[in-house]
Amino acid sequence: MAHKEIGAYHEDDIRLARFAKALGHPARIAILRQLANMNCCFCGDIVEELPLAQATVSQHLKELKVSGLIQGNIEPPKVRYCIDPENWKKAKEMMSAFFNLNPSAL
Amino acid sequence: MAHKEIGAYHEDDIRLARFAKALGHPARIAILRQLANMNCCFCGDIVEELPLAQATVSQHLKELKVSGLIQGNIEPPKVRYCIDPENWKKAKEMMSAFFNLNPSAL
DNA sequence: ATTGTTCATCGCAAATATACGATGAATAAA
DNA sequence: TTTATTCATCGTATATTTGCGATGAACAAT
Repeated sequence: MAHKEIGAYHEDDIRLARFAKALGHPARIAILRQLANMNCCFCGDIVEELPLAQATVSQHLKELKVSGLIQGNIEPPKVRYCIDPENWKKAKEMMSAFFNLNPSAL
Repeated sequence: MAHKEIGAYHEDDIRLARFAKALGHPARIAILRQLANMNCCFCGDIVEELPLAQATVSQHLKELKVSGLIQGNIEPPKVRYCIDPENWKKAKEMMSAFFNLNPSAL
């Protein structure tokens, strides 16, 4: 029963987990894939691609924004969404570093 | 009413989302980091490293097993956990391919 | 047989996530 | 002004996740 420091996760583990969590739903993967392929697109374009109501898509977009992986620019009356290059790069690097910590066998 | 058609998503998006979701908690990141560093270790070793009760750690281990990222071998009275090299490699490749779909800017 | 160790599972509570319809805000066009 | 379009947010329902104590299963050592 040893000593557990409460709240004792490493900052990098928390950051990586946040990025991973944002990727943890197929709808959000699909959204990011679309944004990456098309560079940028409007919210409505995304709604058309997914089997979800507009409100639900908007919610997934919000989560992706909070995670930092995307950004949204208002171009009335639409909103243009793009991948956030800086955080995308950061997530990519952290994820890559994590998977390269390696089970000797690879 | 939560799930709509799961078939509406692409199989690869579902698989990647499942891996990502498994990584979506700092405790599970920490567990995987420890397993990767030490190659293999006992459940008890992991419990000592985390600020969580044994039951909770066991639950996180179960999720990681279900995701396929780790495997557990019984060596009475202990259980030795290791990263599953095959699925680890698969997750690594899928994640890498995903992040290399690219926002032109990188 | 009894005891101790290690770990999984059960049962429960609280917190989060997922989804949708309805509504609101902002803007353009008539 | 009125109408239509686009998107966010609110309210609500349900599902899933997270966490812990208690208990159980399997085994080793006495």
